[in-house]
Amino acid sequence: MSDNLASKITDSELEVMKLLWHASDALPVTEIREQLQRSKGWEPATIKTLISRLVSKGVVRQEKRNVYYYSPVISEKEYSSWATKDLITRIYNGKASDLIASLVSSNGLTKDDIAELREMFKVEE
Amino acid sequence: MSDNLASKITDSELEVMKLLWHASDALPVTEIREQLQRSKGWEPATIKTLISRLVSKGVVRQEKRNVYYYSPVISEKEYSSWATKDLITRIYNGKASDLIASLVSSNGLTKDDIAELREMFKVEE
DNA sequence: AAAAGCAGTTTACAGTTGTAGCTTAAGCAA
DNA sequence: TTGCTTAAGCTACAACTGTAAACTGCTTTT
Repeated sequence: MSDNLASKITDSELEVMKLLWHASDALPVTEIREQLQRSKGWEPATIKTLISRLVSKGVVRQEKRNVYYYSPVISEKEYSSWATKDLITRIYNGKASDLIASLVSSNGLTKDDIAELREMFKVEE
Repeated sequence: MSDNLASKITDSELEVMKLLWHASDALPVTEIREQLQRSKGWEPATIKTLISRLVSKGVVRQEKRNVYYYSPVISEKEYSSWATKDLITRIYNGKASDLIASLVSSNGLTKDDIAELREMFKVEE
């Protein structure tokens, strides 16, 4: 995913992306609207603006059926790993382990997190 | 660190913060300017604007001597752990271990990182 | 067919950010 | 002291963001 695409997903737009990511299929504006209106209290116009911007940015695709259906061009995984690497670049001098060290030292990890991580980094074989 | 402070440090401003964080003491504008002019190619006016904004935001303190000296109010560690938690909240549903899992699965970790992490999460005692 | 409703498009508007110039006042050099 | 240099403060301005209204044309209802 190029820097040009992901870097431009703003906070509000991200809410729309999340919805699309969690949908199993392309969604018409009606459904997007219904959910975001409830969860975010946004006006229909606002939601339409956000969708349009995402389409211009190339991260959401629209297909014309009776009415437009929208689906994400980039996956949630792609986006989040991009965002994570971006954070590491910007504030941890590119060292991923510094990020994790920071999490550890700032108590950013729950007991469960730590248990999972022990599992994850257990020396296997 | 309140949300109001850290969330408002922008990318450009962050460059100024980094400089102040790495300085052992408060710095006069001249020194800040000299370094950022070289490393970033920014005009003096730009640098002054960024410093002023950081002061308004309360993340940089100024003390009047002959001339103003600037120093960070929040530490780099505070900031980076805040930014990390913010990322986890925004895109990993609050689960720190999901962030790390994402790093692992997207090959965001070098061999060295992994070695360090094994060490870090080794079951001790 | 006339009216109503709504998808899609265009326009709006204030706040933030990146980037920088202009003005004013004070210290230093001549 | 008289002007030059520059710190500090104020102003600028376009792009991006959050938020939304207005308009336009098609579909559906009466």
